[in-house]
Amino acid sequence: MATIKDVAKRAGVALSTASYALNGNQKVSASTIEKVLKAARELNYQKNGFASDLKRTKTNTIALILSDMSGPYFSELIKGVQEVTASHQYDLIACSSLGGDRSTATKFLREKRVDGAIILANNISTQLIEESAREDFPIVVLDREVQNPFAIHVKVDNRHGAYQATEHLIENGHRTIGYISGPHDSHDNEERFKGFSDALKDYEIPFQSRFKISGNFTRDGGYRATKMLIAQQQLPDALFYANDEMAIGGLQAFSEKGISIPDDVSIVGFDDIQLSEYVNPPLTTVKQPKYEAGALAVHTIFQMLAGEQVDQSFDLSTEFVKRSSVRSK
Amino acid sequence: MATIKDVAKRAGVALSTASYALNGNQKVSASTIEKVLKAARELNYQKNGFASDLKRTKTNTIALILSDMSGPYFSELIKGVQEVTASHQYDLIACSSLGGDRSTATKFLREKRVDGAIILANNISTQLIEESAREDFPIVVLDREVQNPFAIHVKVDNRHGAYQATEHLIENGHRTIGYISGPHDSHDNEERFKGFSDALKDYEIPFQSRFKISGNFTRDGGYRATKMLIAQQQLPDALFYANDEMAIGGLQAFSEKGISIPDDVSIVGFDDIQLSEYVNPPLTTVKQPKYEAGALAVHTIFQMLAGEQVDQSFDLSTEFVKRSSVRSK
DNA sequence: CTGTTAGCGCTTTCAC
DNA sequence: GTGAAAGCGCTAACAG
Repeated sequence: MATIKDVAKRAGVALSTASYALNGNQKVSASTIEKVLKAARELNYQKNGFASDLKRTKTNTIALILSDMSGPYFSELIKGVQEVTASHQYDLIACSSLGGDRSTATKFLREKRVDGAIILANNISTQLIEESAREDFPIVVLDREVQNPFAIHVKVDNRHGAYQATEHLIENGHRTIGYISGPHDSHDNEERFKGFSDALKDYEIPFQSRFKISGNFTRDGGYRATKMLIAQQQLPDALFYANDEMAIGGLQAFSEKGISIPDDVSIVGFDDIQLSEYVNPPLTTVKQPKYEAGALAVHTIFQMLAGEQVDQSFDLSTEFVKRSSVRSK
Repeated sequence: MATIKDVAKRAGVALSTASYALNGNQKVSASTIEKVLKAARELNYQKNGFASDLKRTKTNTIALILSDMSGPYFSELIKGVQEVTASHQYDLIACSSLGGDRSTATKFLREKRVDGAIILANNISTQLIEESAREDFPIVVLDREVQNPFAIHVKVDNRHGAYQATEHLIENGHRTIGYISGPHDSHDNEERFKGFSDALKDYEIPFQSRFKISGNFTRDGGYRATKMLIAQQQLPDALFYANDEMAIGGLQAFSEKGISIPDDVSIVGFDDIQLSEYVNPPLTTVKQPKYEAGALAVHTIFQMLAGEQVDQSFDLSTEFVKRSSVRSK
């Protein structure tokens, strides 16, 4: 593999000259540049990015760490992150934290391979994040709070969103309401459950714990949880699914058993993923400002990189989206 | 920022000893390892990944380059890639080629930052790929053929898939059939159009070029192309959308104008993205083996990395998925 | 403009 | 086991 040294030799110039030429430094004459470029082409030279990063100590790259890159939920978030990153002439790489604290993602957290990171991955431990964030390595976390001045928190108001959705259910006459939950280690899930519980409490509606089933935030989990509920023979009036994916899984389970939504059971979801608008019936849900969250996260990273003071935490609000999966009073 | 040197000093050992201890080399006594680890913890040491990669000349990482990370189409592909990569203990990073040959992606292609790459991005030039692939940097390209022995091609049979879908339209009595195309530089689009044309030819049906409109593979593009067609006042019997996203955009355009699918116009798509099953009416389309393509691509990369001989090209077949967007005869 | 040179932080011989 | 020392390939300060 050809190095810059080989290029310099072939072009008959000094090492530094070759480096300057290759990097477009003005000190070099056009003819020299041409010579160097030609030599590089002939040798099929490819620069070793690590070596130059090592020298520069800056990578111009930020990492986006997601618990599952292939989830539909992340699309819009990525878009927000991507656009702002590009507009700052930075590079973006995404990686999955599949495998938790033993995943690829940790390589980016533990070893200084990027200038900053945005994390939305419940399977990365808070401890790891706290250990990693530092002045020259700012982190924005999207799903929890972290005790480290260089780990900023951009959160959406899960609690209020869940409260609104639950209230909507109550106002439409539903009294026994179940909750299909996400993973127990998910802070988002916890907050949503709190909002849900708050609403129930405020309206003095008792919550029956047998109507709380875990669905793990996946479509399949929602499907299975719903099946289980159906098997219990005694369905609640309404179901709050902690995310849309699970609600869509639930929709399928109901449809297979001939149970009609919303005539027999009303359901609401959370997130407002793209599909939700298209399922039958269209899903009433709580919209998260995913694009905005992504954009704000990167923006914050850049501010911190520039040494500016930023708030420790940002709050984004949700929006209730009424469609047709809740029976009107 | 603490370096390994600082750690060694604090632990009172030599630089190399610290390195060995940190990397779990057996030469070091347990007590020494403990000492070093303690010092590292105290200094909040984080290793510089670049420096070690530079030394090792291997990154254990492969890159997945996509024209748009946020597209729904890529989800399953990513899943396939991800799982196989992880099973080989390799890391995976994804990056977008938004910006074409000037994007982040090129950094990974031009500078040796990863051990191999998988590309599905029509906006990356064939030339760049040809220049980049080499023995120690294998590339798998998913959407075109490339003249370089180290750039392998995993392709799905777009042509045959499109042929089948078109045939289905013809067999159900449709005679004037339009084609909503993807970007002109997309090889996939080209192949699909060929399959489409082949079918028309075989059944001796003329193709009217005014019924070929570009929709750029995006939902919005499909929407606009369809609007344009509607404005022309003279709709064809059926429309072949070169991908599902555009077809879904088209569905919306038709619905806004009160044109019924499939009663007034029949449509077929291509890809079989998740949404296609849920739209109204469910979209008849051609399913691509996305997961398999991703898995095969990584698998091939690993074979090449291991120095094994591999075929220059692999073919995966498509599957026709009949749903309800085509009027039966 | 060009060439010499000193590292960036780490791994890894090789001698002790 | 341990420590000194030689670079990996590149950039950039410095002196011509």
